[in-house]
Amino acid sequence: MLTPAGLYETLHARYGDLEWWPAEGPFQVMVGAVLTQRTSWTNVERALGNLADAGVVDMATLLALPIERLEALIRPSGTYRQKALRLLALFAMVDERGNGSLAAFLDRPMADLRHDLLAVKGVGPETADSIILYAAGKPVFVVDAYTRRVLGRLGVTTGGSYDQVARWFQEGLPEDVAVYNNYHAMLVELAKDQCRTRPICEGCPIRSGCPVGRGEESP
DNA sequence: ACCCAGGTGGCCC
DNA sequence: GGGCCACATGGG
Repeated sequence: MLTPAGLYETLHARYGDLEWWPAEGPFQVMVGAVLTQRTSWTNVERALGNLADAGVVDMATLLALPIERLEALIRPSGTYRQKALRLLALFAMVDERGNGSLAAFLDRPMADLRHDLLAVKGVGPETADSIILYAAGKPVFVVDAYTRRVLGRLGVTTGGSYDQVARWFQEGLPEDVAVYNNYHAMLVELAKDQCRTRPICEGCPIRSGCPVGRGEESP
């Protein structure tokens, strides 16, 4: 029976400590969390680069931008009109709740943070939890497409809701930011390594006899 | 010329 | 509560 802690140990033996989110600082993490919705990270990087080149490196500067300008800068990340609205809505809320300070907003209890983030149109559970873990540094398990892909192929949580998958991890692990951070990073590496191009069980460190490899594709 | 990518909200039943 | 759809660019 595969447990969250057991899977962690197996992955850690292969990948070690990764400490991962490819962005600099809370502001960029939050922008990236919105821009990466249904979008490859390479396209997000172009958009983040445009913003940095234009000097949009903090909340006040972003909020002062005309929406057309913001749209143009983030265009490479796709669905850019939606995302421009989502960024403005997100940071308007943060500005208000944090009295103009991003750090003050993030430095609050996790439950309050999550409640406020989920109230923003365009911020769902994954975006909220990415912000809580990688920008605020508070312990929540982030469930994304990579996580689902890997777990589905391991036959663990096929078809589970976001909260069900998150609970499966959190109930079997210490409530630790470094563990959640590294776990997510390792799942991404594993998914990139193997799941996309071939069955996870071919040379897979997790377990032998993966049903996917025998043609019993998981739903 | 397709198909996909670190989602989310709206609409329908 | 689940099943579909729009959103839109860039890369295989």
